[in-house]
Amino acid sequence: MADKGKLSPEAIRERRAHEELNVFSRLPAVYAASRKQGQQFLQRGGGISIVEWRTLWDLCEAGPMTIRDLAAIQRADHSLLSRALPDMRDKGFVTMTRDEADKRQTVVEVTSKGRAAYEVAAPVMARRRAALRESMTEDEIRAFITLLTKLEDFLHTPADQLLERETHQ
Amino acid sequence: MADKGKLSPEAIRERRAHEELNVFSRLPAVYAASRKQGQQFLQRGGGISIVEWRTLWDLCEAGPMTIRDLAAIQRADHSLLSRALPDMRDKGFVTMTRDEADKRQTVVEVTSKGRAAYEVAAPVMARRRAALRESMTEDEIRAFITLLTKLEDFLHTPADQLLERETHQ
DNA sequence: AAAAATTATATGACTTGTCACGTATTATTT
DNA sequence: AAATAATACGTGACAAGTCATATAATTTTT
Repeated sequence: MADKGKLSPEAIRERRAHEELNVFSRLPAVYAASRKQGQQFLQRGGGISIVEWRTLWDLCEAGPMTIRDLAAIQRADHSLLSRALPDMRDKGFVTMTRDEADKRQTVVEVTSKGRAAYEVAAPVMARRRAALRESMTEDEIRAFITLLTKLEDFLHTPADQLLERETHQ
Repeated sequence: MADKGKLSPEAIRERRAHEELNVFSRLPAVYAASRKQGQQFLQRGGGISIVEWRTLWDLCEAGPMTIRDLAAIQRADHSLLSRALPDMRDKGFVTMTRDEADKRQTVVEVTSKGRAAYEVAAPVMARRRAALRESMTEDEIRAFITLLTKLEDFLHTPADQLLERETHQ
């Protein structure tokens, strides 16, 4: 333990090295770096936001869908889409239509303007994915996805279940 | 392409499966799940926030340090710490003292109250890390960290550099 | 037919991240 | 000694995530 009131560069360096190996400590920065780089790419591909990009991509690839569908594909809370879509409609990128058969649902569809915005961003973002494949092999990416899925499953385990497990051991 | 205005469950399913293999698409949800689970654990370990937990852990393990030090260990922007620390001081968890030798710097130190809060949360969070090791082997975690570091390096590459590289190919 | 339960979306509020900028201080250069 | 550059931190503003709640609509149960 460092002396009271005294900085210890050695202890700080050790702490840093220790946290390098802590998955939970590493995720926030990796996610933030991904977001930042994604935003940089999109700035050069029409200036749309990451949520706008994801949504236009989903709609152009898979056709009209509900807010729930978008949330499921994007693995996000529906409120994120609920909030983003009216602005996208105001920008002329999408239409939002109440489903006649089930008035609880809103069907979101891309417009020609939205498709145009997608076409500007798509090659830039494709370049990003290609660049990742130049940096990491297909096997590495596949291994990473496998481990990421395993981690995600673990992270979806409620804290109580994990804490209770120890109690019973 | 789906018929205009028509939902296509098949296309949506395919889209979902496709994005399962996209690293950039997967990260936000994994990070959000990690944060959520971390908050759940902390709720059962004294009720402190994730940033508070990280900071108390850093200070208890490595002793007093500057805001820059904390930011470096946590791989976060200094403003995140700059914002969190006054509240932690107000809660009595830390002291913030201007460095006599360099008045630009603030030295942050844990108090006995902060250490007590750390002692409540620490075993709960240790349990979380142990639970991860029950879920993933040491080799898997090590492999994941290695790939995460590789990905992080890639993500720190500016977009211009990656876009320019293609231009010159 | 009516009541209860479930589902879909919108919105309030919050957390956690960042970038940009300003101020104060120290270090370096002239 | 003075000017310039660099560094540390505080703050404004914003993006992207979530949880909780309310309202409306549909489905299920009684």
